[in-house]
Amino acid sequence: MMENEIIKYLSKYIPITKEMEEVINESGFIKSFKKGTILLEEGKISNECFFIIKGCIRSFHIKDGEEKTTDFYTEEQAVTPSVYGKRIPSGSYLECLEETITGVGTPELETELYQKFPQLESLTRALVEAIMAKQQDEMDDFKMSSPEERYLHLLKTRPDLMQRVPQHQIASYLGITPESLSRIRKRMLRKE
Amino acid sequence: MMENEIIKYLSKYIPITKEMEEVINESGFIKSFKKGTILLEEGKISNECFFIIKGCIRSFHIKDGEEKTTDFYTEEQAVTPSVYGKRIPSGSYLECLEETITGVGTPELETELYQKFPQLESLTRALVEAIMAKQQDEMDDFKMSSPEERYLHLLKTRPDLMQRVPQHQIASYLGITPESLSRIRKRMLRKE
DNA sequence: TGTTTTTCTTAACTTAAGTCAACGAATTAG
DNA sequence: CTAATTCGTTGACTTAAGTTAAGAAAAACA
Repeated sequence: MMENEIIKYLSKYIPITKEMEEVINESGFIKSFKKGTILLEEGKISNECFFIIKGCIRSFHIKDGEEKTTDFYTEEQAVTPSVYGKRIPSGSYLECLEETITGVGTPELETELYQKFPQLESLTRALVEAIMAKQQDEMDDFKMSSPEERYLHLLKTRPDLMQRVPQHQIASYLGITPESLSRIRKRMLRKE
Repeated sequence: MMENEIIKYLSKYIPITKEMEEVINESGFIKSFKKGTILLEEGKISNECFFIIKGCIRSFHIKDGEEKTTDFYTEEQAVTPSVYGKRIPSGSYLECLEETITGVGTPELETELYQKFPQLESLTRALVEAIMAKQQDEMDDFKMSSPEERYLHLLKTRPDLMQRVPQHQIASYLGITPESLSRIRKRMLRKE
């Protein structure tokens, strides 16, 4: 049932055979975390990646004593720290903003799966390529936009976030201060 | 000789067998473009990706009639448009800023290679995962930095760019106007 | 070589974001 | 349920970026 969410997600990117489905269902283990749980800390080694079935995870850095939010992940999104599976300590944090249910992956599990079912490599490659293309587009958009445009874009593409995430974390995510976001919102009300 | 640059690059990410080396050498074809060549235009379908052996490629969008530079690629970097191999028209341009020599890849070539040598999938997967992790870090850095910090970061990480690329394209890449970049440079001189 | 075009800088002015401080509103915790 | 904390907004002021315009320097071109 819950595992099928993962299959549903994967099949968006590539056709899934019955065989693959079985393997994934048997191997992927599900974990639940309560609100506020820190899944990864600065300085720690990252040996887990997550697939969100239900809930919300925030990634942030601490710079000059300030939390800088860099991403929000919600249902059907994969959360892979950039140092996942490497011997490099993490530069960022992962925090559950809500009660969150995830599929959890480890390098060992991955290795095992790839050995058993080499076809999975194609799937993952296609998947990762697709995610990367999307990330590239988002990066370009971010670079080309003003804070106000970025806010409007977020409203359109992820309206749910505005309801479930504190405003000051949204501001940080947009690269501005909470005060600036407040003013942008006020400015927009006056014009419409 | 030139092909070996590609092997050299790939071997940074994963061990390369003799067999793979042969395949790559035989199949990868090399093309040379003169300065100013447009490799991809907005609205066109992208069926080529590039590996730069020598030279420099810029990717940009046109927004409100203005060129917005989103990336510079130089020696030993792979240039893969986000719509490469898809039926979606490109939203961006690719331009050679110098005489540029590249290895050129196509979806057909890729398919052929993966069929002949399934092991190549592992390599590509590892490669793409590594590139994605790097991109993620860059994205986070960009989000967390002020224009001035982004400029300092660029000076440290890619000092060569400052010599080979026009200043106003650098400014656009940093998300600011050429005038602002001028002022940042002046400000920095006064303080040091 | 001399000329055109592009590139970079400067200045004056406008606009928006950062900062500091304060104050209710909402949320959390005991 | 109340106290304490966190959160969002507002105002006054500072700082930096956008805009417009002009001119000098450098590069491309013919």
